[in-house]
Amino acid sequence: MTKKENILVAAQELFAKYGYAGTTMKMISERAGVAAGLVSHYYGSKENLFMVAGQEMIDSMLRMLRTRTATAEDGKQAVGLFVKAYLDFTLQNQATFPTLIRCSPFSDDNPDLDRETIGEKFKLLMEEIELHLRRGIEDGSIAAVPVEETAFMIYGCIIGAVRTVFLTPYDVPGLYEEACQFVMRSLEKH
Amino acid sequence: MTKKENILVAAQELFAKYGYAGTTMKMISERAGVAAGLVSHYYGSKENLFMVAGQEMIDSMLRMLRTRTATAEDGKQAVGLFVKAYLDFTLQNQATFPTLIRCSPFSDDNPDLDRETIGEKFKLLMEEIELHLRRGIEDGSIAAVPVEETAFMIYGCIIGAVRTVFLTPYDVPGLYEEACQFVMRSLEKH
Amino acid sequence: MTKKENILVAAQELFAKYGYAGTTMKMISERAGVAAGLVSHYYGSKENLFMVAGQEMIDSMLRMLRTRTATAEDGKQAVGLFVKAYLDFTLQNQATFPTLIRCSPFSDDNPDLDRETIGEKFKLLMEEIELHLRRGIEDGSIAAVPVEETAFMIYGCIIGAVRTVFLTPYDVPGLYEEACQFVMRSLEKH
Amino acid sequence: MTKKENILVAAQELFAKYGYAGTTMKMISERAGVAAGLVSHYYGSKENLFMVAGQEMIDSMLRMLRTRTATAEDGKQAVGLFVKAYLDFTLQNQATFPTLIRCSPFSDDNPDLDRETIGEKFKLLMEEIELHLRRGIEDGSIAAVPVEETAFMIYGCIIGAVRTVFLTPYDVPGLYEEACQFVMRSLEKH
DNA sequence: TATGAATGAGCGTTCATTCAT
DNA sequence: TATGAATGAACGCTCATTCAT
Repeated sequence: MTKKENILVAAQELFAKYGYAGTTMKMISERAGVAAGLVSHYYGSKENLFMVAGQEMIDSMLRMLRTRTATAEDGKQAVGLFVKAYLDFTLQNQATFPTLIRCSPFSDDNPDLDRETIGEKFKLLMEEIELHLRRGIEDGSIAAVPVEETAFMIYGCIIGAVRTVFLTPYDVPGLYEEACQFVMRSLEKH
Repeated sequence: MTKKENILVAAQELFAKYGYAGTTMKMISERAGVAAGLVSHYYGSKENLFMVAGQEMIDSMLRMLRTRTATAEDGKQAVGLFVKAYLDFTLQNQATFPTLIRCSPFSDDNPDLDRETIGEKFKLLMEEIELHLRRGIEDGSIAAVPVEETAFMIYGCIIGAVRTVFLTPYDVPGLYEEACQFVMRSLEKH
Repeated sequence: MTKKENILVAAQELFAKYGYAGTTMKMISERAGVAAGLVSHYYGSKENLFMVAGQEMIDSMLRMLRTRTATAEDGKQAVGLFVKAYLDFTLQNQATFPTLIRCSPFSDDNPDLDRETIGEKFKLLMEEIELHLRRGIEDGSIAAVPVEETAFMIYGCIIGAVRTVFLTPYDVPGLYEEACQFVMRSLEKH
Repeated sequence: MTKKENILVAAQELFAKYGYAGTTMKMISERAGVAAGLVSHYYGSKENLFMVAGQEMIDSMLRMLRTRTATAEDGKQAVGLFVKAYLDFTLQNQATFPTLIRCSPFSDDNPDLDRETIGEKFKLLMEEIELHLRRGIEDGSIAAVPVEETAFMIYGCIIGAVRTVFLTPYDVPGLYEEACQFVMRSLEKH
């Protein structure tokens, strides 16, 4: 790994653990094993590094989500696969995923940060869900729900489950399982 | 209003708008129209002021939620009233509600803050939902769902909707309406 | 005791324990059981209170020293009684004596404080020793030592012993006893 | 001189002149000709800088004292050389020596400071005196005095003389000379 | 005499960023 | 590419003192 990559990984881990304000450029340079000045040299500012760290994560997550939902046989199954894949991703990247939480437009961390670029990426996420919903409504596997609002609600469910697991002190084993079924139940036809 | 109360309201508004790190004691004292030292004098530290600001909000919200759900005729209706009342509260306190978001155990703002006391209050919230769910399962208005996990999922839905409205740049009119129905659908019997 | 006296005693105890900078007006008012403003009201400023606290102590010490040395039969015995009485006084006022240490011109606590008035009082102390020395040289009980310098050295010995006992972590039982004899030996004729 | 050394010297001079509380980090950075943040950067905290400043001084004093007493022909002469060398050191470092006074365990400056490390160094000083005393008692040049207590008294005499010269407004020419003789007289056999 | 709310200057410290090497 | 010494603005907080009551 190059020093530049070392810095990015160190940043993803530290922002995940200590938040934006709680992470200093010095902490990042130390964990990356480089001089203090190099972090600014490569990434310009702390804010920019934070955003690059988040973008890199959302990009690889989007790729994975598209792969995992490609095999779905109908819209409902696609939604199910999406939710499952998303939750899996958080568990496979436990040490760094909270950085994406803090970077997302749903974060309450630092309202001053310019989340525009990353906000567009999250919009793609939502549109992915909408795609699956429309397919499901057409192929009859999903009830006739309002597409945009329901996409937001599905993503909202994911947010709620992920935050419970990653941020709160509450221990709710089986929450991820139930999250999948909760979403599925809300799409069912009667 | 006393100066002490002025400070608390100013804090609730500023923490809501700029986050914990983005709000300075000086900003609070200026908005409250008092000398800088008085904020520390009354509330000890910035962290403590933040927690008091959050506690005051969760307390009044809990009172309101209990009143609003008291008239429910069955468990399902109680859950519906709960969600509706919660969302109404956020709209009636638009300028200050994000402080509660940042104070909650679901916040990603500052992982170092001691949210224990306020965490207990949020636990009560969850238990309130569980109560309604159990009632609904007993009286037959709600399907046989796992109580604890579903309570977390319902609160997770609320979190997702509230964060979308208060924190993201996305404009999704009718999201709150859909949130209620989304939750209701997931509780339906088949 | 009046509130004014309460304040003085509280000040003497707290300055003794925490030093000048380490003692706040609030601490004094709390220990005295009075409102914060009353301390300034009676004693003007913190510095002045500190000086008054010291003066009150040195006055009562001077009175005691004169009484205790009045019965001496010769100069040497007077010096011995002086040293003994001084050391006794420190032990009888353990909780407050360090305030006198910090107030004295030999203190290293705060070089900005105006110790003029209290400095005069300490000069009287030295002159008291000189008196006994002159008497001893005349009556033959003491060697022909230089009076002023020796007076300072005798007081210096007292300072050294008192500081060892009150300020350092060293435990030297019998130091006060030895201090008396050390001084006596240095005055002996050969 | 490096900026780091500049800071240490500036600190030694300012702590000497204004005491611990009376010296601010800003004063130190200004006298050293560096930015405010650099002082904390190199020395961590004000307290730590104070201790490092004192340690550096006591270390160089200890080295000098051992050199100067090495040539003594008997125990009594060694004690004499020790006292003389100590007093000389204070005069050769007039601008900085009071920092050592304030740093020592005999200081009344700030009872909260952790003087443990420097206290150990001062213990070595006392043990040095004890060494010379034992030698003197064995070789017959010194009377049979209690070693530990007498060592403390000798150091106490030094403290008294040094404080008179450095801290009080009193002018006693010849005090250092007399201090040497005062100590010597108290060790004499009869 | 007595209160305690209120002030505001000044403190030690942190940290993103710059820049000569 | 890489270093790390150096900057300086901004922070949270303390506390002697004032003053209306």
